Amino acid sequence: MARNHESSAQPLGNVDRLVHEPARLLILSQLYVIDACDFLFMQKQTGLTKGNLSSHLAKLEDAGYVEIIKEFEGKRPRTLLQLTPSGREAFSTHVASLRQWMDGVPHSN
Amino acid sequence: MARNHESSAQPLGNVDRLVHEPARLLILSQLYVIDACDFLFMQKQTGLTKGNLSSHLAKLEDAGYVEIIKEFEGKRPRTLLQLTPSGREAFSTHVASLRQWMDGVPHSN
DNA sequence: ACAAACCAGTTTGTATTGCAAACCTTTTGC
DNA sequence: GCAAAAGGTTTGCAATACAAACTGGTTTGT
Repeated sequence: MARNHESSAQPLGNVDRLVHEPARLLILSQLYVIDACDFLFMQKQTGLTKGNLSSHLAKLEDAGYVEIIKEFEGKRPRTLLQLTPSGREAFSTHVASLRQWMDGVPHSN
Repeated sequence: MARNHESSAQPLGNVDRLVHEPARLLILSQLYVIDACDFLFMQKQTGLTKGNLSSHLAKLEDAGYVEIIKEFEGKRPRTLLQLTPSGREAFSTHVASLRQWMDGVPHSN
């Protein structure tokens, strides 16, 4: 066991940090609804810089959460992004546990 | 401007990373409800190691989000943790924007 | 009375990140 | 033909997050 006390098994203790990162939450939530888009569209939606977006995508790809499809649109390269089933599940699981956690947090309105 | 495209002003783009970190979300959410407790109780609740908890608390203290009160319980030292008004607000704001963001994410049940 | 074990944390070291600036390759404007 | 732009990727660095090692004191065992 990695912890030296018994924890009360908070849902947040086990979050997938790969998904939890705000930039990636943004990316995944876009793909979750639109299912596929290209690099530039994603950049506009998220407001990330190219470099930043590029490396987050690489991470998501390594994790098997998004598929990065490179094709040519006429003569210019184009990068298509698509959520994999595994990515869809990871995101949905994450959101579900966030929701669940938040149900335990009292509202302030 | 830091971004090179106009973003669609996603609520998640501006999250307070200090609050967003899972370990700290755990800590803050505990304090949000119970308002004050000691170090060991917090360790049990969160399941964090001492070192880890200690440094997260230091960060929260630096940010002015929690107050760390050291006192003696008889002969042994004791560390009391308490949410500051500013911490209460930061947490509640964060949760509110999470909630808002999640309202845009379709359910999967 | 002395040492070993324990308690309540803090500091340190390391490995991983998140980020933007610099870079690369192709393409378009003139 | 050549400069600027499009569409990304790689690099460099500052900021984490984490557990192991440490600190300063207290209690227990003998």
